[in-house]
Amino acid sequence: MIEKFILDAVESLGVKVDYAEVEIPKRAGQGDISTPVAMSLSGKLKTQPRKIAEALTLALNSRPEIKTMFEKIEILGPGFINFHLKSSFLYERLNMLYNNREEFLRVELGFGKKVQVEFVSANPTGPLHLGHGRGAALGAALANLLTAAGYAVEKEFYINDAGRQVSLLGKSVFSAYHLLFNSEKYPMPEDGYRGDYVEVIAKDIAETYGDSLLNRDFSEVSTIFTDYSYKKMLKWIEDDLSAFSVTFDRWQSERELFDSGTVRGSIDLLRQQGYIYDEDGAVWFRATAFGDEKDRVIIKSDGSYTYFASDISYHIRKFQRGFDECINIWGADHHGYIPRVKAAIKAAGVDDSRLTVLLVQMVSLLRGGVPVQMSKRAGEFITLSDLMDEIGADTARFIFLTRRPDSQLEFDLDAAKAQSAENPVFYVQYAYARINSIFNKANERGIQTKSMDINLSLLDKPEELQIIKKLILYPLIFENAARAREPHRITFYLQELSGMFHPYYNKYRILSVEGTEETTETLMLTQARLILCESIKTIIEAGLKILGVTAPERM
RNA sequence: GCGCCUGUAGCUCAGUAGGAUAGAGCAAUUGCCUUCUAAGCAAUGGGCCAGGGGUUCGAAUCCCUUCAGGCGCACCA
Repeated sequence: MIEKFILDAVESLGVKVDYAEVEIPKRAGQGDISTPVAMSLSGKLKTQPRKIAEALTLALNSRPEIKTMFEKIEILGPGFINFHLKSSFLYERLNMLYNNREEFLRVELGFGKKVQVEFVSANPTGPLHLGHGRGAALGAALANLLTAAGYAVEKEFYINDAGRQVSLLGKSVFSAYHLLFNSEKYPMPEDGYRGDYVEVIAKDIAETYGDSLLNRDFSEVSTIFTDYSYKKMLKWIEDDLSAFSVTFDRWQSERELFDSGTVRGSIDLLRQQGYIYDEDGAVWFRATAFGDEKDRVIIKSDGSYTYFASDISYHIRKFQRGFDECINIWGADHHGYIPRVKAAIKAAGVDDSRLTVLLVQMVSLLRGGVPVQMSKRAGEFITLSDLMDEIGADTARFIFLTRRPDSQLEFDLDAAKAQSAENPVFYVQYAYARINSIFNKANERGIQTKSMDINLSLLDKPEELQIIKKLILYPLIFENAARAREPHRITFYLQELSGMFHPYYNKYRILSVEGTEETTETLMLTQARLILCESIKTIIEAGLKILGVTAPERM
């Protein structure tokens, strides 16, 4: 809004710019909002920044809206234009937040555009690890964020249930099954899956079938072992995710893509376009035509498909299903895969800017200051489920969302546990619970805030004005987070807001001291402060909901 | 060797499309509970933003380069 005013003012000087920088100054005395446009313009206009700033201020002051919003506009330093908000404007916004929160919280960026967020998509061959947890936290938060910003979002999990990996799981379970009966006829494959869960599945099968499958060849019983195992695994994955408050709208099976002929269809499509050729007994996709560094095999010389074959088809189909934009969340170790997938959709005539791949970097663990070695082969690793048992889902989720996805995350288990009393997530939740508790007290005393004529201008303490400013900033933070696809901005905002509430709570009383005489004056102040608290609660609740962290009524 | 990501306080990390004097939490020290939840508050210390060049009114942020760490470079997924 303010940006538009500035742009208009700039235009009145006869220059056009694409956007005006608007910032929140860090220091007191520099206003509530500021812009450095005068400085960036000085080169173009060949005029001193201060002169430009003066001209802009003049233009701005001539608008009536400016007069109602701002106390004053001043020029400071080399040419910063600083805006000081009128407190009446603050009260007006606060009133809107309190009385019409939907309207206040509404941010319309998506206009119903269809977006798919595909995330986790872990192979159903083992439990979810911490990297998956990070991806899950990000994906779910991003989906919440975009939904709240007006996009039609679908969350999808892609199941790699075809191919070598699930078959290898089946073989590993087959081997474990033999061991249960002290048979060594079927040793564990070289690169097989170890770990307790393989045994657990084997026992399941042994319960159903007894030893009747012992003297069979794997090829005869592969369906039993492979299918049962990965489905069981998938169930566990779903349970873990659900314990982590992560749900999906759709689970897309890779097998289904093969069985329904979708994969074949996509390959035919690309063949017609001339991007498929045969060489050395294999079938290749001409990825180099679209910027990838080499062409890629999609059908191996032994006739089997590569993972990439179904992936091509999967991604092409996403866009055929009508999504305007698709967001994939991948582990950073897959980054080399991006050019070929983008190449595939480009070959199908889809603008590749409609596919966004967000990479989450690796998660490493620290216990007692020492890195925890994780070896999948030896079956030694801390799973997402272990982590939740150890530090709780909320804490895990909050910590994942307190880091930028593209920085490596070092998870110090001792710190996360030892900190548990002073954990950032509790700090925010505590603010929420505290406010709730105030309202319980207020109810006991029969204090109402529903009457319409509450005088918000009683909120005139510096702390109160600061909190109101922070509150009315939320839609902007939210919008920027959605635009940048960075939920972690919400996390930081919530910590800052809570960091304003707790000191305020400590310094001032919301309710008057019990036993003192209640006058009209004290009652009105109490009511005004209750409205402030209610508004803080609303914003914390909205923010935590985006993050997928619970907002406890009591702690 | 090539490509991608990262390097900010003792530790874990923010830093909003280049802006004003660099931010938070943890850890450390000292205070504050007969009053709305002490999972809280107040106060103190802590920095050549990895190094070096450049771009400009202005750089943690953009470009080049060096160093360090991580991850990729299959007819594996």
